[in-house]
Amino acid sequence: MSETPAHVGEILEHIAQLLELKGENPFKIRAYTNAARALESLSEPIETLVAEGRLGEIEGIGKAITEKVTELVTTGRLEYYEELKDSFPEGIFELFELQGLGAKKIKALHDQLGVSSVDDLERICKEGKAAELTGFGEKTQTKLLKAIEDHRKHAGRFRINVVALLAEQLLSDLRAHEAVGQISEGGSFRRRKETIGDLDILVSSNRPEEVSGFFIHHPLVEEVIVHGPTKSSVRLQDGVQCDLRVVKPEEFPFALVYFTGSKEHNIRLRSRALDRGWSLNEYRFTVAEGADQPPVIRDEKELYKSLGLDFIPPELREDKGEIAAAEAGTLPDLIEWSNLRGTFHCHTTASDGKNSLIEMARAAINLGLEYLGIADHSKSSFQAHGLDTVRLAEQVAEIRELNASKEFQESGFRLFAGTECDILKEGDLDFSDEVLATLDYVVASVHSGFTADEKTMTERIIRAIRHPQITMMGHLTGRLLLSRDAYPVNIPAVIEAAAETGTIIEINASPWRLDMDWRWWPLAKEKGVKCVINPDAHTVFGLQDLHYGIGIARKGWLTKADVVNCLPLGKIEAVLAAKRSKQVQQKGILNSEN
DNA sequence: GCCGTTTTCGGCCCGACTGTTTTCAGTCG
Repeated sequence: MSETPAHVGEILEHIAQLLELKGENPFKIRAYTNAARALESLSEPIETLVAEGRLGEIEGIGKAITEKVTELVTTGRLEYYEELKDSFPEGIFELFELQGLGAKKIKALHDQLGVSSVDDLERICKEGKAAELTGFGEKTQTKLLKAIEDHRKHAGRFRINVVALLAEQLLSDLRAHEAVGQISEGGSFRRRKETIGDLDILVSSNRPEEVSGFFIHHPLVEEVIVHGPTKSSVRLQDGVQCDLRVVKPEEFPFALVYFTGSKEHNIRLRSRALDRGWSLNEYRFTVAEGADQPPVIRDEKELYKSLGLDFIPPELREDKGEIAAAEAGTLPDLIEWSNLRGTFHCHTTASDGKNSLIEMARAAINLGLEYLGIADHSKSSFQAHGLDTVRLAEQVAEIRELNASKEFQESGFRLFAGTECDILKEGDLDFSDEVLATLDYVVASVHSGFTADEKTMTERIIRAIRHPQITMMGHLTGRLLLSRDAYPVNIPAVIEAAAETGTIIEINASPWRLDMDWRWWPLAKEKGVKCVINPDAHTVFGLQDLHYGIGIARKGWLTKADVVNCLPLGKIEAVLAAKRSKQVQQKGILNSEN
């Protein structure tokens, strides 16, 4: 049985939770949590690491956990875990997801009232029994019932577009308040994670109560969870939790770093501070006796500088090597919105889009883009009204006509003709080579047969990637965030194949996808694979999703040199044609040798 | 359980808020 790293990580997380219930040493518990996280970000198959005995090289994984992971990966089972699990019911894990409920309270509920699931807890609370436990009371019981309701309603995370809309409104209203000095978003939203747990907002003010009061009475607020002078939490529309912190102006840079996170990044910063004899918290440096005085810190950049580091953009603050790079002065010059010149993979009313060709083109012009690639679905995606050969030819003709039109000629804008070509069951393509050759480029995507196993799916995708007409690989894993899991696919193997063949891999910028995942881009970049940021837009508004794609590219350490659609007209054409001409050249060489 | 220019023992981030307490434990980020 094969164990994916995520699965191994999940088991380590569960071990940590069970150890907590047993009241184990908190540092031992943390060791398991840290190890789980370390495994999440592996850039090669865990089986390889186990087979080559290199698990122990990963920071946070020592002798004991190496043995356990090895047992798990090689036998598909971990005796230690099975034994631990036997002392608690299966449903206990779900209880950890309830807000306000931690290991201590779960243990009390389990030991004294036999609570072993969320359903049990709901019954116990409704019967009024939870309030009778020591350490519990009426309020706790009411809060637990509310937490259960919230948990069922919206499992806790949100797609970035949902949070972005709320953030924009709240930040702009708070910014207009006269007691507000500096203001910024923080947390995973500022780091542009693919999904967001809650929205963090940080404000500097000398009148914190006024700001907090304004905040909890904002029209977007549906419920106040906690409300203090400097820290408040509310539930917004759509169920998004939003935390506001108010600090003094001189504390703002410290607080901004602290509340942007990630937690792991912050721990590294604290340890660097300690090396200099300074203790770093969310407000200031505290200087140890005999240590040098830290410089005055006016912004984040100066804070990083004081720790011997270049400024680290929020998207990189994930403890994935950014500290070392900042120390060495080798942080990449990350791609920015203004670098984008065009994009590919957009839909029109010809397939399942909601806007016409010309409407999409004009929206792209309004965004300041020089070119737009149209990639409507191919015929096998009949649910999306995919184009057959005839309709595709008509669309290509229409695109050529528009390009020759006075409007386009004068504005210097250009449409590229493409397709989002289905990768069929065996890795065959949905159009013949002759048809594909009439297009400027081809996006290849999987839209069916998601239940195949990893080996089959990987072979299927790699076969498509090896096809000379495939320019770029669309939404590699097919995931729909918070809704549908990725189909299984060996991503390092696909990256390898893309590197060999010169196939571009897409960052699908739709907030539902954000696929290929940012964690894989450093590997792809190392292998020389180029990226294309595509909105997969089905409406003119969908083009705006490119902003999320930029965030993900930045999280993946990508620069404008790594992203092909930063190239202007005049240069992008050669990139689209490169793979085909390489094949033609190779064929030519072969022919001349014959 | 992990880790090591304080290195094989003794650390491991720490402050705000809540609720049940009467001085603090639990949870969260």
